[in-house]
Amino acid sequence: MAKVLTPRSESYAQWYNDLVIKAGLAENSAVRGCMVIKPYGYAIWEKMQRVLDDKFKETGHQNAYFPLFIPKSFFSKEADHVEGFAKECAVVTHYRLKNNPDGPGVVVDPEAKLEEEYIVRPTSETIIWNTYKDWIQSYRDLPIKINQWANVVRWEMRTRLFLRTAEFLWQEGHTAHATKEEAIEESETMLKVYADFAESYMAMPVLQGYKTASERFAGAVETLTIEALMQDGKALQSGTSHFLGQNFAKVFDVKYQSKEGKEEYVWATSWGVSTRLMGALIMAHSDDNGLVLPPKLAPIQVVIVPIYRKDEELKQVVEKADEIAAELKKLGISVKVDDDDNHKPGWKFAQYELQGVPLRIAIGPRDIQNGTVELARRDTLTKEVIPVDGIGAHITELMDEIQNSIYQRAINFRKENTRTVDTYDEFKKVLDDKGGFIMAHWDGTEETEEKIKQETKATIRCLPLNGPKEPGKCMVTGKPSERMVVFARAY
RNA sequence: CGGGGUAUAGCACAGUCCGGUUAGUGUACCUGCUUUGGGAGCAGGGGGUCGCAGGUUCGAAUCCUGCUACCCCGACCA
Repeated sequence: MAKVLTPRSESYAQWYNDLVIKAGLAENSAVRGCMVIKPYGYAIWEKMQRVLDDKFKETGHQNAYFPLFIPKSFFSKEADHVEGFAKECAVVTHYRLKNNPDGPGVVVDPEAKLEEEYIVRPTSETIIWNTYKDWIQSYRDLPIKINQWANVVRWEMRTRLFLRTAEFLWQEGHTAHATKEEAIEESETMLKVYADFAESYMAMPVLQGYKTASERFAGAVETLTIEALMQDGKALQSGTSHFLGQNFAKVFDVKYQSKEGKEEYVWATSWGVSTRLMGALIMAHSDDNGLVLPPKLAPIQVVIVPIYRKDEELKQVVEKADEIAAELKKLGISVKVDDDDNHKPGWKFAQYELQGVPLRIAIGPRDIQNGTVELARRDTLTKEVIPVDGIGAHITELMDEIQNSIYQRAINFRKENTRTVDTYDEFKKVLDDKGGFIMAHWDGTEETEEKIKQETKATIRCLPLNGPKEPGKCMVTGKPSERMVVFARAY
């Protein structure tokens, strides 16, 4: 079989790129750093969105929408926030074009310069907190729990499809609370929502934990993260939830009057996941034949490929295929019958493997006679011949099994690639030879963290919520360490 | 932003060094026939401002100058 993807062993990065393009997920656009998300890729994103959106609503959030543009002055209020985002902002300076007086085309009309520039949002804390100021007077107005589905722009130097693009799609939750405790609880709740989504739907195990000060979101008091391990041993930050303290309330002057009549600043959180999750999904499960999708997020869960020689056979086979499809659809399974005559079965088999369809049914004249179908699993690439009778129950069960099986595989991979080290030499050796998550003691200082980053390119991914808490000695300085933290090279 | 590279059909490339028929190959596309249980075969066909702008020349994809875009490696980042 002709391989259309660069094998992972040859170049993981090239494999990733090939896969995204060949599976029809996305492609580079005419705009630098911005991708076109193609229908199949967008269908997967839509499935993610639906599940997440339901979870947000179950946890008491509502959707709303705020402007794409943020006045420059809003942006400059929170010092850390400016520091974090200033270097990657797209800025709108004019509002009109005119015909080029010196030749063809159009030019920016210099007379249409804006009094105050607009920033294209890299994140929406500032415009939202400026709005919340008008919405909040009393403790009765709290909490406010809003989510927004939007696009944001961060002018990145180097981009990669889904993993880092100049424009990306995401959701950002922004909540306002009367108490610190309530805000912290909110940020923890939403991290759990993300972790549960990653594990139960994406079949991707994640570490939950706190970011160190240097890795924290610009303007946050505390950043919680979910960190996933990719097949090449690099970590991918897959979602973050921030406790923002009163930082934004103070700079936007958002106060409420408490039951006791006292004026207090409001406490804040924000949290988000982006189309980067698509990259995570791809790198968590896929192989050299293409995408491997968990059934719960697959736009097509079962594809039926008819096999035939003559027109009469085609008619018979498609009739049976439609029958099976109808039965499966009744069970809530998304099915595609591919009766396209332009491609031979072999081509279709390869194509659906490339696109990660979890189950494939082939049905031909032989099956019609025997009352059977051939059923192929994408995750294991195994095939079995099963009776048509009871196929609905069989497939329902099998989809659960696939969902579990790829999750287990990912858990095992992470287990095998999570190592504990005591010395810096050992640390460097493991990092270069194996990669993966490395648990090690760290003295808690930014200097040591920075030194390790400079020397090894590894960063502290998180201080895990569920990790061991025994004290020890820092692997670099030998100074006392409260606990081990998780290091990795990351995307 | 620094270092390196590339730009020729939808896509992947050859041709450029050493200027010279109608710019070629694979794939994809269209038509027809034969095929269809792991990426089919044959025949015919359509598709090109050779990145852009100048220059040299009888003649430029090819030589010269300038520009632009993209890719890779670094620094920056979800």
